[in-house]
Amino acid sequence: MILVTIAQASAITGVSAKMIRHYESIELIKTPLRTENRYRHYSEAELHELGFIRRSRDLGFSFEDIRQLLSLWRDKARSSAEVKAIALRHVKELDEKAAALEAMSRTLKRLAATCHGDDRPDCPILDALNPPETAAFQCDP
Amino acid sequence: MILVTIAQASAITGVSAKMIRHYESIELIKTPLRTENRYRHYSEAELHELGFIRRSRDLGFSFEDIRQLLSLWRDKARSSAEVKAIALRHVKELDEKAAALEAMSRTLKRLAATCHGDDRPDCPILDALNPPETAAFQCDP
DNA sequence: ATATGGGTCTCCCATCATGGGAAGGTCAAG
DNA sequence: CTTGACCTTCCCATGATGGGAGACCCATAT
Repeated sequence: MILVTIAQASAITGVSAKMIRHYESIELIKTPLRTENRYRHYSEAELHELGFIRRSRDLGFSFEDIRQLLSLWRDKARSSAEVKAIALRHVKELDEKAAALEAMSRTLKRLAATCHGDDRPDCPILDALNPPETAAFQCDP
Repeated sequence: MILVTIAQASAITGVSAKMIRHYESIELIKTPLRTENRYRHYSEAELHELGFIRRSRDLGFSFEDIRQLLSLWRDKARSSAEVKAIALRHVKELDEKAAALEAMSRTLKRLAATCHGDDRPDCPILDALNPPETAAFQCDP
């Protein structure tokens, strides 16, 4: 059985030692072996779990998603449909977030395109941020 | 001078009362008039600032950006170039974030496309999350 | 007058993923 | 035996937002 310290595990998996301890505290991974000096030591299987988590994070999965993915991964009798469902749900979230960011970007690009960008103070960007809409509350007689 | 309570200001500007107080605490806006019972009361100008902040948030600007935008907005001698620079820098950030999300989405879509999504356990998504790369640490003699 | 319901105040805590840093224990090499 | 590089736990911070407690304040209905 190969056992490595937390710094080595970090170097191997690309997960910071800080985060490895954190994953343990939120019970995403089990507490590893501790030597009598309380140092953590990780087995190859645990390194694989850490690598799994890092790649899942790279794909933007939340810890809750990862918790489920890990559980499916460990379960040899899983159905691939469950994994796919999680993945596709996440794809939907990613697409929605990307679309929201792009909508903001488009709006701003459009505003910036009509802004002189010189020494003069008038600016369509500021105008857009301050439409007279707020005046709606003004008492109409 | 029209003065409204914090709940009314919230309804008018679309900023929650919680957030209005928060903006005050981080000195994004000045402390409004307080009546002797310590209730906050907002003038029309302050409502416009709150609306300005909300629209800036809608476009994804950070509080630090908004701090600068507000200051430029108040400054009648501003140059539109400064506003435009902030906007374009933000556009770049938005585009980068969107591209990152899309890259994740693309990867996941590709993986999901090759996953049966049935009762069988084998799943290319899980395989991708667990490549044997981690084995790099295994002692070679 | 008083009870009731609703608005407001401040203060603390939670989120999500991550990192910084302090204070102290452990170990190997010089 | 010192030095430096690890390791431990614990607390705090980020950014934007919300929840909730406990204590006021006020207007309207009884």
